[in-house]
Amino acid sequence: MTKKPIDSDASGICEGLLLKNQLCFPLYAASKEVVRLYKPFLDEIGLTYTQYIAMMALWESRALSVKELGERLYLDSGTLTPLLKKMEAQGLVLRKRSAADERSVIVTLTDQGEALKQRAKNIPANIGGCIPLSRDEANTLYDLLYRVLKAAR
Amino acid sequence: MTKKPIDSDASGICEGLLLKNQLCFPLYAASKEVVRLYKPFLDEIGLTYTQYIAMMALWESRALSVKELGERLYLDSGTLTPLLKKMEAQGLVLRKRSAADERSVIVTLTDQGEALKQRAKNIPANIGGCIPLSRDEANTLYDLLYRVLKAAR
DNA sequence: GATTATAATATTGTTTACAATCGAATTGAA
DNA sequence: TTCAATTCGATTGTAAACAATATTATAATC
Repeated sequence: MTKKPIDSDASGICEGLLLKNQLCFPLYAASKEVVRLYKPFLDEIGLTYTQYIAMMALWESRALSVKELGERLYLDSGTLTPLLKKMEAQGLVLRKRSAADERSVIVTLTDQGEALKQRAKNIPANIGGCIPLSRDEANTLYDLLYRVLKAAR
Repeated sequence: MTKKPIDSDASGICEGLLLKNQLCFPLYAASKEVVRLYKPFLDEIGLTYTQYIAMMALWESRALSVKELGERLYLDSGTLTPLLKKMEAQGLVLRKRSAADERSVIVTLTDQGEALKQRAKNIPANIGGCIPLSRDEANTLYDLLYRVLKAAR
């Protein structure tokens, strides 16, 4: 008997390569679509999605270095530096070299940045209303996503 | 009694705005990290992640219009047109105006594009090995992601 | 058939995102 | 201490991603 591997010819169906069999694809697509859901709400307060998650980190911890922000948001300085410069130009944050370590830049909220929190307060609930998952399902999804995230890191 | 809404002051903690309470954030971060997992494998065959999912759609359906491709991948012409032009320059696909309807552009695989499937064949299994979820968990995640995706659309 | 509306791509402009590299500051080791 | 290694951020270059608009082709309406 000749060895005949499955899918050995280039034109054959290969189950593993069907889009509908990928876990990565709904992850990628759902991420983009959910970010799009935020857009009308974020437009109202003048933030992009990436700026919004940066603001959330800062609302929680008034001062963070670029490095700490990058660790929390899974973003590097190539993304954060121009992002934070724009936010500084908008008057939301201040960037200042640390006195203790001149290599690091400390990002802090301005009063205006702090105040924006009030206008953002209802966004999570508004988005939640667009996503038809029960609390249990949302928790399950949350846990599975964090497991994937930590494994992929 | 005076009405006293929770989190009414700008500096107070607002549970809803904590990064760790967002479902969108692990979705966004996990998506990026998983795409990053693909990079070493995709580098070997000269594709980006977006090109890879476009190729998967084409491996499955030899010819697709830009519109159909966009519907399957959740991408618009502003993303696809330059992407497909690059893939055409690489010799992976052909773009041709439809004879039946001159408005639409039909994308087809070249022999080289078809042949690339062989070299991509093991990527899904390799990635699967990096994601520590049981089959049941992966299925659960898959279903929840598709529900979010379809609701957000 | 002329006019209007709609549909499918393409283009433009803006914002992310990240790899790779650089420069300056700090740390470590000899 | 002095030189090497590391760290942090900024910069550069490339590739998405998408809104808004433009362009051309088809469909619909009169």
